[in-house]
Amino acid sequence: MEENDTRGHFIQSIIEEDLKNNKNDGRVVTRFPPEPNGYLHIGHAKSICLNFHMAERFNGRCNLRFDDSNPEKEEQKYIDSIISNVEWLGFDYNGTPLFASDYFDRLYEYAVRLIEKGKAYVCSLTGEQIREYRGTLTEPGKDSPYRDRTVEENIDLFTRMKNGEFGEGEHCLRARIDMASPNINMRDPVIYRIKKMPHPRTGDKWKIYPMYDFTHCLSDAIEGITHSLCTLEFEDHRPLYDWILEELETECHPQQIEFARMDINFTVLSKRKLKRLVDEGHVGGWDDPRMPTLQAMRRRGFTPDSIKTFCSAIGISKKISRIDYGLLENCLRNDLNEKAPRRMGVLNPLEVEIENYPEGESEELTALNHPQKPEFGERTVSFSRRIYIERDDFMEDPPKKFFRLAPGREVRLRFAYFITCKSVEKDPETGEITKLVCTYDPATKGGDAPDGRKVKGTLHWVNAHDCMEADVHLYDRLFMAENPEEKGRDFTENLNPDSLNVKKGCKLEKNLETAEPEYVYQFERLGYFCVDSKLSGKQDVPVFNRTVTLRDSWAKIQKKRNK
RNA sequence: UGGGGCGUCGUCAAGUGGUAAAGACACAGGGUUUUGAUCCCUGCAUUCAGAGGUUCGAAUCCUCUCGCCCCAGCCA
Repeated sequence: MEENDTRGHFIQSIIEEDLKNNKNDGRVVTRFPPEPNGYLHIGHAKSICLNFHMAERFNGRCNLRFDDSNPEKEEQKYIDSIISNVEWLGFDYNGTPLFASDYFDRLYEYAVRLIEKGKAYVCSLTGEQIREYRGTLTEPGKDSPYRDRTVEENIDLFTRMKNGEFGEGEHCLRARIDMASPNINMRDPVIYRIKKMPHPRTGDKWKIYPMYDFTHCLSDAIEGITHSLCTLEFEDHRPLYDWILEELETECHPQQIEFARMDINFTVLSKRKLKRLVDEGHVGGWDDPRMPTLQAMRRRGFTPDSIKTFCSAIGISKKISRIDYGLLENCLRNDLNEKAPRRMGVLNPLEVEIENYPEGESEELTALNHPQKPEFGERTVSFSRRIYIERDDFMEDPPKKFFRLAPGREVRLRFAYFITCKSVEKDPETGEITKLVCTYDPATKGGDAPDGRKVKGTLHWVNAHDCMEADVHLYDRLFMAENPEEKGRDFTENLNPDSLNVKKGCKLEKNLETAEPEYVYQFERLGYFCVDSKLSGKQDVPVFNRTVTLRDSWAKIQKKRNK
């Protein structure tokens, strides 16, 4: 990991070069600037990790600053959620979150200064006219008839805009740059608009609000940001970013650097599409464990470390990328394999009666909490005449490479005994297997045979007399197509109908009764699971989420055979 | 057809003129194993979108071509 880190990416190289040249007196200050108009997803995590890691690596700092200049879309609940996500990931944003709205007074002063310099004017064209005057991608725009208003007139109008004397859309403040610029962002962009709407933080103090291009660069400058990292679509805005700071001669002039945002296959990562999934009821909400939002991933059992590792594994570049969902899973499994204590649970129970085990008796067996880590300690699991095993672990007529239980075969019950299947009981109506009758070898207690005989398979199991009932939610990828929007189809047409599979009547070892929400266990041979934090205590039986499966080479073999 | 970007293995991604083009994931094979998990080996780009050129030497420099992405909100 560390070695991977030292290799670095182009942004890191730029910062290192700046440091070498003592560009900002050796300071590195970055920021993560979300607009509180939605919930954060894994795509945002890439930006969060980048900004915080660069600050961390170079002994700088990283601010969490809300870009809250459009009260029409922003809400307190998003602010709260974003703060909690960043904290969950474990990043330190200097104690307190910052807000662009805290700078509204200074931003206003800057706007006035721009007017005084003759570099901004109040335009009274309608929205539609502004669009017409802007020209097109291939044709230059033309000057607004209001472009040459006097400074006095502009100041008067702008003041009255601020005082709420005009209606929305009647006037706006524009930077006076170049209507013929090949870069449309430079064609006298609007920098202030009238919006008679209360703001979540400034209430009804303001009737005018600054636009992104004006707010962002100045907020960066005010905070002394050295490297302003953003996504590729803002590349065209950089000349405007620089123009504003130059005209206003700010003490600090951060360097904007753009990188590519990511996509992940089999899912979608845009607020708009995610919102549709919620609004149209395809998922249970923004925190549905199938969603790629941070709150959903947390609920599902993802660890902050797995997300951070993922973000550094995908790298930073300017190439549009579609990352394998498998990579995310790999990072998750790697982390969970280290951290998750082992338990046993049976999802599709099949009863096994051990006919030579004394009726009415039971015993406690010792089980390791982690096969490679003795420091995880041990626990006891109880064993008796009746147990449950996984239905998939038995086949009446097994194929060649099936190592599990079958008539006449002997297997090991993990941490318990060798058992041999003697007979199979079936429902006479349906033919469904209802019970297996087996014998056990008392000499194999703990799982080793004193005579040295080997068995090929080891099965997980639970004591039928002493286990807990639970519902388990199994998740699969949300979409069936790598690119949910492929072939020009609406992405909702590619939804995976089996992305949620609710298993009722699962049997788990009793030790799981004390499991805390979001604390992930490995159910041996099955995968990683945690108690659902939202449903916890709201149903008669606990609900476990399957965070991710284990790698399953048996499933792979089967898949191949079926092809 | 204007402007701004991007093109290195199936997917990400190092590489910034000098002998053999990192690494990760995926994939394939083998070993260990009381999880068909983990772990450990091995293999996996004579080639860097394509074509020319400069050079003793190019993925790296030059020219042209092709492909893909972004921009015409009083959104961010």
